[in-house]
Amino acid sequence: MRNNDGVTHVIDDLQWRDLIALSTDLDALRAELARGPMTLYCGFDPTAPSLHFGHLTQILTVRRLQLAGNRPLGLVGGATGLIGDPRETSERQLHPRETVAAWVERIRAQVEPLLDFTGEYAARMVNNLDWTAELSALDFLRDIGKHFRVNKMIAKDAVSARLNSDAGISYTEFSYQILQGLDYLELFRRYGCRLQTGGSDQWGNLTAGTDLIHRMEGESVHLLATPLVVDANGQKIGKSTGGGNVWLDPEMTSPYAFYQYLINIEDASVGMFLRRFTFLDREEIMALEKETAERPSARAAQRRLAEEVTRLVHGETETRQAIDASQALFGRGDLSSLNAGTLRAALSEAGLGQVPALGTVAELFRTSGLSSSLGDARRTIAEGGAYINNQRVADGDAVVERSELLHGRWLVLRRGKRTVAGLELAAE
RNA sequence: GGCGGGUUGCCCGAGUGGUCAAAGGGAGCAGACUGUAAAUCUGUCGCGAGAGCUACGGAGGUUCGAACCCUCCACCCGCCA
Repeated sequence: MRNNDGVTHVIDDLQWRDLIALSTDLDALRAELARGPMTLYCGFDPTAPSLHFGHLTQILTVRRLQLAGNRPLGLVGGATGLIGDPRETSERQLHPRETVAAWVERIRAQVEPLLDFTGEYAARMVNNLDWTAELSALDFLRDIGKHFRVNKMIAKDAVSARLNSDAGISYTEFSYQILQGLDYLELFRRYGCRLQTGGSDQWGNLTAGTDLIHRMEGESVHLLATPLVVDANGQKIGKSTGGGNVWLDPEMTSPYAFYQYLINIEDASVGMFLRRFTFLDREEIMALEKETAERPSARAAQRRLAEEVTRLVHGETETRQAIDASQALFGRGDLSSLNAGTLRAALSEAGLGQVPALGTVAELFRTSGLSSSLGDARRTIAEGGAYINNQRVADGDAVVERSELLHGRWLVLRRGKRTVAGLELAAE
């Protein structure tokens, strides 16, 4: 499993994949990794019921390090999630303790399948609530707080941005970096953890830990920060295009929707996605990039990307179903030529709703969820973006006839080019 | 504790008594081109078929009429203590 001594050092691999945006002394880390297994950690805060696509960068980086023969600690922020790290814009709304506790469990369940908990380099999950819940305010201030200088704390990007905004910042969020620093110290003491990874936007919180360990233990430990997902022009991108609305939880984003998100990655970014989110080797990725340059419309790279990443997150069966559904709904063939079983399977992947009776086109678009209201449905229809069974519809008030049902039961509704939903007429 | 400034739609932000469902930008959605891409251009962007309804931090008030004026409350920012 260890390949440090062989063809590629894991740091070289991470660099090739453009996964290192910031780091502490990289040569020192490289040397330490070469000497033997290191224990590393990466934390995930429960600020939502699920992690989103962007978090995969972190989880998979940890996995790469594990595959290279190191021991990961997956930290869920049962404590830090109660506080919330400072966002650039405004103060966070605190969530109830029970909510955070429930999210901790869901997030733990999302991280676990992506790491290996067996063997010599077995991963371990930890929760920072375990060492902070009993910590008294006085101990916190005397033992930990004394090592933090306020002038350094307010210089950190996340804090200074807020100090300079008219939103301000509460003492709660200001203190967040101390808690994260304490996490690293604790994991250093308990498990000999000497490397923390995280997103580059977390740099200030990451360095809180190395500074604290340096002061209290006199040791220099390491950090690696991954870059944020940006578009081909290097611009920060919107939540949906950046994967911010693509959740890892299959209840929140179906495997089909997850697969579709990846199929639609822009050409200019697909290489970056392959490097960052798959375990394909250099040769294979470079071949796919060449393919994209030569025959972009074939989308070979996107197809492979979507298949690989969906399999990692949702498993083989779900991936197969997502691929089959995509082929059925976006394939060349006529929808009416699909057999009933294929059609039903495809629609249940895309999202299948039941209707007791047929109604007008606009009503059906609303009940399918493709349109948020009747007005929204009418607007889409007027704009020429509404299709039933791949036929554009022009009149929102037209009543859909039973004869239009595929196999006497189903309608395929589509909004725009790529959003599909199915409706099934309930048997009476 | 005192004084001053602020809280607008998903986000930023203009608006200080009717012509405001609220300028402008971003995000989103749709169309054209194409490849279920990107870029570009165009349209659209609270709910309602419509009359109308609901909305400019919250509650109340003045007025024929309030996002805009008054009172109280909450929260935020700045300066002073």
